[in-house]
Amino acid sequence: MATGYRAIKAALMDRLRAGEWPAGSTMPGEVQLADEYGCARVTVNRALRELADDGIVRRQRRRGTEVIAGRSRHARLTMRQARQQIEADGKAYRYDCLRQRVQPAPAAVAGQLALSRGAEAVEILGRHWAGDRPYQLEHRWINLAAVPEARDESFSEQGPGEWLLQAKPLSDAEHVLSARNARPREAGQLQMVPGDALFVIERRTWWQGEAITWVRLLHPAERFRLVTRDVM
Amino acid sequence: MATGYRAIKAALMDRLRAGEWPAGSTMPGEVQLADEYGCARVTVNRALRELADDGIVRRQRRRGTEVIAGRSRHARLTMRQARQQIEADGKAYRYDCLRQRVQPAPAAVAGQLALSRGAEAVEILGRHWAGDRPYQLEHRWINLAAVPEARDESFSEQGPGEWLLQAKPLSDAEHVLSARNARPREAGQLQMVPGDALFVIERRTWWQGEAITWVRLLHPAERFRLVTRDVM
DNA sequence: GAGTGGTCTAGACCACTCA
DNA sequence: GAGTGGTCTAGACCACTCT
Repeated sequence: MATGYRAIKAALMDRLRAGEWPAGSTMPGEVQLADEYGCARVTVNRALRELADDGIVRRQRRRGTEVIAGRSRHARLTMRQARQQIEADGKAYRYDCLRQRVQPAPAAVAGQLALSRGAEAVEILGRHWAGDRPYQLEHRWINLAAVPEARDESFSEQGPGEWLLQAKPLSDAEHVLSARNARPREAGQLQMVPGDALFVIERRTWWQGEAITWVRLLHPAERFRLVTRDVM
Repeated sequence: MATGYRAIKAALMDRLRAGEWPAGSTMPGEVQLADEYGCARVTVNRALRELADDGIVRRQRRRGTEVIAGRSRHARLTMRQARQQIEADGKAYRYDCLRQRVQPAPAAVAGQLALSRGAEAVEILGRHWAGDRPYQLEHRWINLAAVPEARDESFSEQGPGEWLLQAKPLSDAEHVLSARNARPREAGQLQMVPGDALFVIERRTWWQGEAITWVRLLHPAERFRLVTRDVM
């Protein structure tokens, strides 16, 4: 008889794969499974909780454990600070600031950050270098209502990402990954050919419901990729 | 006094953010924290385990709980099957197969799947439609040594992804996200302009150390993005 | 050998949602 | 009201790694 939550999780996965509980159906309750495997209910609970974390089943009180149709694949991305990524690759890191100013946020930015009309924000356009090649173009807006210290901070030497990470806590983040062709100005700033593909990461972060910052990171696609390695 | 593993996890996060335990240092042991919060050790254990799952700390028997330096940002991506994604968007899903054949794997593919020289694999080129527009071009190789049933399976109606998901378990997956410009043939197959940006997802999956499949998914970047929403 | 985290058990109470 | 999952407790043993 299998013991241990890992063994029980594996056994349940096998039975799921064997089709014993088809997608959409409800699995037996924790008490019954614990009885079946001869273990405590908490042990089954942990196995099932991990299956739920993995996106294989959905659990609700009283409703039971439902098998999710067409299991989705999860991947855990790690996005490091540009400096860390570049130095880990054994290249010299450098940052330069192309623009920094305080102004009312344009409508598109105000929408992203949920700012009221005319609210001021810091706009920063910076560039991260890996050795002698541009690695990333960073276009950032910081909500001055949430981070008033940013008004008098200079981002000509240090990137705003590093500063924010130590200056402000954050509770929530949203990432949007996409791609598009480089516009002429961007291509020039990144030393690439206009029209070549860019890998785009946009990130919004919040602290307790208040938007902190919105940033768009442009990477020449030829020199950039994100890799994950997941154990299922 | 805070009770419940959620409250304790939040309290620990606050203390971490306040700098009580700097990056690289070791946090107090479970026994001490349980004493401090007046709860059972298991409750602290669960809070710390989740912090480890979130990538905030690293835990090892005997060594204790270490605060990870330079907190990286984690994002949990959910990549759904094409059919589910498209149907969730309220569009009609359709699949067509452009090529299916069994042949010795080319060197590049054999390298990805760790196949021996001359080993056979199934090659499938398929296309997923969202309504009347191509959504994704799928180029897949399946290791016949690991999945011999794939030799006689027809992928003209059902995509190989859906079939594999129910036919084989998987233990590990690797994703590579990148972007590039569309080549003329790809652009034709995806009804886009050659040179326009593609969002590329490559995935390799294993079952207990044996490579199952390698697939490259090409999306017209204009109509594709990945979104994550994470609570830190 | 000792101290740490990893896990299991048995029992208990609570929260939610159904009939 | 009843049945489900969510969580807590107290105690126990094990596995690993340090000294």
